[in-house]
Amino acid sequence: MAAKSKTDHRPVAPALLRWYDKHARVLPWRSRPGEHADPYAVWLSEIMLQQTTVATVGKYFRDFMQRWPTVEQLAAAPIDDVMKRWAGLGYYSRARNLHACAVMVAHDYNGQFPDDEAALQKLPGIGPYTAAAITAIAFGKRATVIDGNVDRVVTRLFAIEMPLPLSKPEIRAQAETLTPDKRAGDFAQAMMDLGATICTPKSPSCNRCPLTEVCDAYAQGIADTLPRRAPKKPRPVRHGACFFVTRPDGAVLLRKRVAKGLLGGMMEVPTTPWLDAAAEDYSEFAPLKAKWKKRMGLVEHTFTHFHLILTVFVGAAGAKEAAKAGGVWTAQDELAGEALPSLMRKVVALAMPDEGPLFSKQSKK
DNA sequence: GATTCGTGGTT
DNA sequence: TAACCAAGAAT
Repeated sequence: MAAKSKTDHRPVAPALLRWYDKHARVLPWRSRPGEHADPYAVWLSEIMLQQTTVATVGKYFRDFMQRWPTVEQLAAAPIDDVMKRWAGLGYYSRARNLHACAVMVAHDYNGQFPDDEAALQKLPGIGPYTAAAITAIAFGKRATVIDGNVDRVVTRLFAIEMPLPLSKPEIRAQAETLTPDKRAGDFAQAMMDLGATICTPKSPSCNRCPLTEVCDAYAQGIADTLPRRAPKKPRPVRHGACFFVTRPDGAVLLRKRVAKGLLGGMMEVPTTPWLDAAAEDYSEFAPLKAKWKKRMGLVEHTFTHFHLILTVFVGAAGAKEAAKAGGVWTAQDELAGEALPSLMRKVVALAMPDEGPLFSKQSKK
């Protein structure tokens, strides 16, 4: 049979909204029925939720909302404070864009987020998904919100067999036909809830799904095989070393990474370049002269596109030598509050194995 | 259009 | 346990 045409209107939204009214998840950033949505809270949560799970975002969202309850207060905060509070969430350019966006909204928009997709998308860190989500959820205007959940749900509803990301235009075209004029925000959140709890990637719970009557993939018995994806490239392994050095007063030497690129703007235990093979001798990269002792074991960390294996050296520097080193000497009891990404918390945990759960819980090895 | 950006939970 | 992948954006 022929594929459904783009004008095919299935009664998806009514059935899904009925399901949502009954089963909507209670989430920290989700306003209760009847309550006015706070565009600032919607925006903040959507930025945090980019490629990040609901469970992980929860405590970060509450911390940010308590510390900076309004966009003006966030805009007035030092960027380094924002980076510290973002540490561990990943994709650190989001934190820089978050602050830049807050400044623009506070200064150029009088503290009020614009309420249309085009204007929102001009702001740093706001792309097609986030602009649509804010438009629909915060302002109640019609917008088609497409995230990974929607990709999956729509692919199955219409049994789209073309693999992602080639099927993106088709998914968008079909999703546009589903978006209702009213309650577009609830509809978007319902699609995402459905994808997160029922229409899951591996073993979808079609027996509990409110949309089986209008789902092509279900009718064909292929829901669990969709969406197809282009094969992924292998993840290369890179190697390097870190130098954990203390001063006579116990302070530890940290450095700030350059603002752009991997872990941009975050702090680090001074590290060598990360190369394809482990080096015999890393001493040329040491931040200062010291008697370096290699820690037993390795720090391993998987990034999106490569796996990293780090050797950790520990050393003690004299006051005179320490004064010549570039970087920031940081008291040990302040390390946990620094803008250290998870990789560097693993390094600290290996270097200071007796320093308790603040860091040791970050490392499973 | 393809890459580059983190991290942790799930299967 | 290794693979998968999550409320994507920027370049």
